[in-house]
Amino acid sequence: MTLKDVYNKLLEKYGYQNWWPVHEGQNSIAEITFGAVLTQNTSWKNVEKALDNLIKHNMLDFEKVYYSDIEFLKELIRPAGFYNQKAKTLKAVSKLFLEKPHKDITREDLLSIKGVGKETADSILLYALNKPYFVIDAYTRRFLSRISLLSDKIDYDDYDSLQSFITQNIEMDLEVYKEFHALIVKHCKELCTKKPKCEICFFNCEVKITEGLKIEKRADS
DNA sequence: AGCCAGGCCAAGC
DNA sequence: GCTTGGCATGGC
Repeated sequence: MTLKDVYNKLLEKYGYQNWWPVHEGQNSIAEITFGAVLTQNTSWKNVEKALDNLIKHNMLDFEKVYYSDIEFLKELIRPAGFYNQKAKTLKAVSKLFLEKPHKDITREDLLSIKGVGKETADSILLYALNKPYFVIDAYTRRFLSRISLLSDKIDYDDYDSLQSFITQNIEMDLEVYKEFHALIVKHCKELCTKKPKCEICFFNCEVKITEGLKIEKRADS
């Protein structure tokens, strides 16, 4: 089974996820960028509340956020948690987007911002700026390590090596990158959960559940 | 009633 | 270098 087979199977089972943009008629680049920051270690439901607050106050906008009163900004994004640090990060990201033409914004530019790590940077690059960076997150690590599709030599905790391994084993295609990541998230919420539902999963992978909780590698294959 | 969510950073070994 | 704690809210 190739990575592309996995992608096709997920797509067949779950269909297109169409993550972004969420809100029609809004500044989708700002929405995606802010959403990527706000969702750090936070459920999307809470992010939605924060985004709704921003929309309500016409703040889905780099300039508005950059020049906003930070205490007010904190109040708006409060439901998304970690609001003290995220408010600063949103301002810093907005500054970058105001100062530099979007097409010239690089991964290094984003990573130099405090509060923006690799996953957030790659999410912004891929979904907001349409640049082919494959997003790695906790779900991707979990799913890919469980199906044991990649080389044994891969360190699933090393972001860069996992990312480059993936991009070397699937075609470079914006839509595939976007949809694949979204499908992995979907699958990890539905079946490949922390305590996986292998009995009803359509992948025959290397993981089985023993005694309800512990996960072990299968002896065979 | 904990535990967890689409991480990241800085301090402490 | 690697590990750990802090950051915060809301849903299940």
